[in-house]
Amino acid sequence: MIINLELIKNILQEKGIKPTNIRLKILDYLERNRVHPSAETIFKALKKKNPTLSRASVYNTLNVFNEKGLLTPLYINGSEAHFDRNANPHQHFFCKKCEKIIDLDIECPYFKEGDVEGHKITELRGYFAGICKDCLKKGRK
Amino acid sequence: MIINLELIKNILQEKGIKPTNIRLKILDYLERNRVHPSAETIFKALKKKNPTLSRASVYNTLNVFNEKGLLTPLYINGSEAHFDRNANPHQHFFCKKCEKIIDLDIECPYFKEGDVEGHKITELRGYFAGICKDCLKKGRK
DNA sequence: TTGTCTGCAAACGTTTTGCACGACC
DNA sequence: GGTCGTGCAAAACGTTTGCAGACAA
Repeated sequence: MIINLELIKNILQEKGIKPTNIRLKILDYLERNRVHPSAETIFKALKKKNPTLSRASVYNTLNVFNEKGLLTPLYINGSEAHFDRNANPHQHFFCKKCEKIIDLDIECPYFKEGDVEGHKITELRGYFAGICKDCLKKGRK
Repeated sequence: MIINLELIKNILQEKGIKPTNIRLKILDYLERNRVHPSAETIFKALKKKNPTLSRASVYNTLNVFNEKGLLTPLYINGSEAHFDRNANPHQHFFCKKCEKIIDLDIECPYFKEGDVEGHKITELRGYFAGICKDCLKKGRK
């Protein structure tokens, strides 16, 4: 138990989100499992200890978190959304082989806000793609 | 009629795709309408002149085109895919207000292939986001 | 008590699938 | 005649919604 519930509770209250039971559990899960889980993954994991939990509540909660800026949904390959608890700014890497999404702790070295062709650009949303460390290793064998 | 059917046919044959009627129509549509249409948009547009056309065929065709590298599906906001006929390399801009996807005719000025944290990076997939020209104009009024 | 949150089920939008028919070498 | 493409319907998948009951302030 590295992260305690009081801390999680504070995060929610700072954002003006009522710290209900399942919201605490979901945020706690996101804090512990920074692997960009999908809604289904979160649901299955928490369902074990909370048998009455419903998918709808997971989706509702994730939507609330998104609206309040606690997370960013990643739409990487068109199937389900993956949820990134965005504490520190970081980049994402998508392995084209195993389809894992991996955090890269690099600053985005290139992006500047500005105007291009008359449009006001405020964000670069994107990710790197390639072959991850593990898949490279397997390929060499 | 700027683009003629012979040209379209050649593109398909070069990629080893049998140039059937609806494949020609769909590629022709993509060539003419470079606004990243969704499958549904393509379906509705072509349905008018081809009443027997089915959604399944549109999806099938788009999948074939994707596999053969004729287009790139864009998953920008988690709803439907938008299809980008990738002729010239270019970047995309997503307007957070009107949700249009706009082509930017700029080279991607920053990306280099390479290794980061052990992963082999071969691609940057992403897009810029902000407020587009038109929405800026409206906002000023 | 009032409002908000939860769980269930049903609905939704997008995409895929199974199967039969048809076209083309 | 066999392969491949098409159309239809049904199913699959991820997600949202409506509603009723439960909970918390």
